Amino acid sequence: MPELPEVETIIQRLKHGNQDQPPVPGNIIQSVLVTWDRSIAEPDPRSFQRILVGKQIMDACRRGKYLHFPLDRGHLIAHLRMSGDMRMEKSISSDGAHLPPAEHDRVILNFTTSYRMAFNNIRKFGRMWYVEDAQSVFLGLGIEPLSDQFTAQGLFEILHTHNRQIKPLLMDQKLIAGMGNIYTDETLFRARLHPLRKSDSLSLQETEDLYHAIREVLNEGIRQFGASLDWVYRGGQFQNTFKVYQREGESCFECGTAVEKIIVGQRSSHFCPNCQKRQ
DNA sequence: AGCATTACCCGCACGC
DNA sequence: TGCGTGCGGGTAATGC
Repeated sequence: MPELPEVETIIQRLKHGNQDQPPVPGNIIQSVLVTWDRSIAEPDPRSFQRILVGKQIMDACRRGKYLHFPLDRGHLIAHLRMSGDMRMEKSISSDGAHLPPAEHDRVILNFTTSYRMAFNNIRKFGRMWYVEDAQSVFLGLGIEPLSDQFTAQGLFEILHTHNRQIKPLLMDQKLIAGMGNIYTDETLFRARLHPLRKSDSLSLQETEDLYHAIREVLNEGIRQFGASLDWVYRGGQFQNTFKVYQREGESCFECGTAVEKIIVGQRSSHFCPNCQKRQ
């Protein structure tokens, strides 16, 4: 479940907890289980396991699509890539038995309490880091699109310092951090922009429309707790709000034209050919 | 030369 | 049963 709104949903749940689970911050790591070595990006898996023992998790934050856990020393960082979840859960059953990892759990942090945090990653593309300096992982990441620092003027700068197809540009994490395939398609529909429009061809007015579309779509995604698709269900509802994504051949809600699907930058792209003219 | 774009890769589950 | 597809991103090759 991996674009900005989904990661934000996961982080909020981990940070604040709920009726079923306590917050993650405050917990101290007692032991670490790694069931798929390549899930550990840095350092090597054995060092990762050893170094984390005794570390206390101080907070749970998001940066782009990364989950960021500042520790009392150093930082634990995770990226889910194409699938997965981070769960806080009981590690011991009511009869005192230690619970085995769930299917596709790649890394498990056992806390000194009876809880654990599990990095679940079906497709094994996700990665975790332990680093002294979080910037070593986040270096080069683009601006947070929901931050006050992100402005329409700033977006205009980004668009006009490149001559690229608008869709891959919006998904470039080095420029804007957090947009993925779904939210970009939905954003471009709201802004009435064709995914192949060249970035530096956008007028100031089009840029402002795009700016507001980005913020509205991401905020709506967060409000709906993300989107749930196929077997990667997470309880989000944004999929019910899709205007174009996965609606190929269906009628545009605005004009009735059939939604089209094309490949842009190796990714499927859905748009209304009438509402989003290439010009 | 320096961008932008395309190709390929990485595990797995699912639908047709 | 087999094949195409995919809420991502890194690297390498190719194109302009």
